[in-house]
Amino acid sequence: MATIRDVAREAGVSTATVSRVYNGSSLVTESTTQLVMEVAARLDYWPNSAARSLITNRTYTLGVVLPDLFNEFFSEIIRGIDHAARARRYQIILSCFHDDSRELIAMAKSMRGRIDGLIAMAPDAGSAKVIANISRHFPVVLLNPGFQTKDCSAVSIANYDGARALTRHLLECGHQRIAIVKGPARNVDAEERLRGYRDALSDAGVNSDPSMEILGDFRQESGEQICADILRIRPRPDAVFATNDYMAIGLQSALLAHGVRVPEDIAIAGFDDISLAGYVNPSLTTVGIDAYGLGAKAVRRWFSDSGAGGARTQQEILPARLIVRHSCGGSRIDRISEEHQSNEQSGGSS
Amino acid sequence: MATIRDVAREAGVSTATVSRVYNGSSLVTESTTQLVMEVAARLDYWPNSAARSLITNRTYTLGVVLPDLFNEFFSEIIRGIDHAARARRYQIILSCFHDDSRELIAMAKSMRGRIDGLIAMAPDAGSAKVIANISRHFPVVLLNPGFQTKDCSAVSIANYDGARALTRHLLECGHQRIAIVKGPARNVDAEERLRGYRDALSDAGVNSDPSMEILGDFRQESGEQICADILRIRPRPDAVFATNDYMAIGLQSALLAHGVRVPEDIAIAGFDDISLAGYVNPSLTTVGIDAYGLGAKAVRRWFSDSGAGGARTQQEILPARLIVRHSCGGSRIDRISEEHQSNEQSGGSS
DNA sequence: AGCGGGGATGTAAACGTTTGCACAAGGATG
DNA sequence: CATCCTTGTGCAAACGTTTACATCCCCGCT
Repeated sequence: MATIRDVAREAGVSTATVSRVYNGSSLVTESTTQLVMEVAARLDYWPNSAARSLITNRTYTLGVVLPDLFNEFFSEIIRGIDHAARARRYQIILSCFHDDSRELIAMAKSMRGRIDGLIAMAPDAGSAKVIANISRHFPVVLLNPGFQTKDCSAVSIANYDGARALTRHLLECGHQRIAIVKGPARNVDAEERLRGYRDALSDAGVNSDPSMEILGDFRQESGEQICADILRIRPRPDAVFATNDYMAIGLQSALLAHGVRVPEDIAIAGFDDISLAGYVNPSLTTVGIDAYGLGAKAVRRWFSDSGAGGARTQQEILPARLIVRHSCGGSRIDRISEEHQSNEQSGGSS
Repeated sequence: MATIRDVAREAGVSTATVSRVYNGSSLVTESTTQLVMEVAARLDYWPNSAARSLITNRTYTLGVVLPDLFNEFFSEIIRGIDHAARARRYQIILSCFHDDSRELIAMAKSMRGRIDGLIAMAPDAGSAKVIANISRHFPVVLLNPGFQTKDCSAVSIANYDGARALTRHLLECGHQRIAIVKGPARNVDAEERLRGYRDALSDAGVNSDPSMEILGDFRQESGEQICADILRIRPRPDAVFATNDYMAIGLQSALLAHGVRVPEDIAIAGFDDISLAGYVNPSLTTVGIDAYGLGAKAVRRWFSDSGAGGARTQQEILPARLIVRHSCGGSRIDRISEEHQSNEQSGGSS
């Protein structure tokens, strides 16, 4: 592989000149530039970014660390991150982790020297110290942290508000016994959605009932499997809030297969507004969140933080939006958390 | 930020020793190791991977370049790549591109020095020369190339076989006038699926009819919009093969909304077997492909190629599987392309 | 006691860039 | 004509590691 020295020798100039050509320095004569470019093309010279970033201390790369859950929600986040990063000519290096905050810091360490900063979804509140440590090495922006932190900026989805508004909507539709299908334990989104549900119930003077809280894992199979559990509850619930759309759709499908009518016998609501939520039958009442926007905003936040005098401790919340379709009766489309609505371009996920 | 020199000085040893500790050299005394680790922890020393890979010429990172289409198909591919890479302790650096093979080479260039190899989905046949050039710099494995190449290995999905088998199934169900909703122009998967459809028709002695070939873009909105076009065709088709599930579900939903019965009036079939295909109503007959396996296998292929005496020109095809559900009538579940079935672990996507 | 060998550590040269500084040449200025 | 900028280029020192080679020390053998 040709190096900058080969190009320099072949072109009869110094490596400094070649470097200047590649960095668009204005100090190089037109004819020298031409010559260097020509030789570089002939030698098929590709600059080595590792060497470059070793000396400049810039990598033009962002690390991205997400949980190992690949559904449409995550692919949209990544898409948002990728687009926003590309707009600034940054690349992203992606890693997924399972649970552990030890694993998180190992990943951050292994990225040292190859990234300028990190966009991460923290596993749980226990990782706060780890995050603090990492952000001493480079700027970090957290996605949906389940905890308060003064060590870095964060961008969140209004999980709590969304779940609460959705539950309130179910109550307003006249449902009394509302069950919930929770997400995986220790998952921050899952916890916040559960909290919103409970608070909406207690606001309405309804006691939350542990037997109405069923554990799921955010995959549609789990929604399907849970059907039996739902039908076993006595007295039978008249509505179920599945904390994501995949589970809601799995559950709805299983209920219909058991001859239970939706929404007449049992109403179903989901969360996320995945692209197919409007296309199932009955179409799914859910809470729309802007996963693309979440990713994109995190990246923009990172750039603001990294600029001169960046705050580095900004906390933003993206609004969630109640989307009323047919799986609960009703047809109202409503917006919540408008007060948090930003005026930035959302970038337009589907 | 502490460097290896700081640690060495503070511990009263040479940088070589610190380096040896970090690389697990057996030549270091237990007590020295202890000391170095302790100092490193105290100084919060994180080794710089750029410097490391500059001298070792290894990055333990794979580049991944995919089209900018983020649906479940792509997120599964990425998941497969990530898992297989992580199993070898490799990281991935992800980039998406739009169309251009110029963009593809620009990305590959910008990754020089930061990756050991590349997993890429080539934009179109025109990029063959670009691929050849890139693979002179590091090993490349292509996903679903639309062209023959002797410059690198490739792993493909049996798009053609799958589409052909599906079309044959529609014919066997008694459908005569089968329309197709194509994918985006110049998309390799889309082209292969179209080819399979046409060949199945001509095998059956049916002329393919240009007015029955409608352009889509792989998104469910496009399936919905196309509904009107379908209903305008005279005589009306009695089956529609939408070349991915998103479009199929969008179309099905729109047809139902127009009072057209599925499958009685018009049968619908899709492609990909996304996780929700079995949960819509009627459930979708489709072709199952293992996107997770595609990504994982590409990575494993890369590792075989990079080993001593790696072939670097292996071509593999992953089988597609006809999945008969209710959107076309019938209920048979069938496997095709068994002859291509590999005996490797598929890795188990959902 | 002398010698050889091997185990632990240090020295210093790489890896491929960027960039501060020096320098040469030429043109403008006094 | 001497001086001073300006412009283009080269020299060489960094950046933070790894690793071949040298060195030193200690132990066991003859």
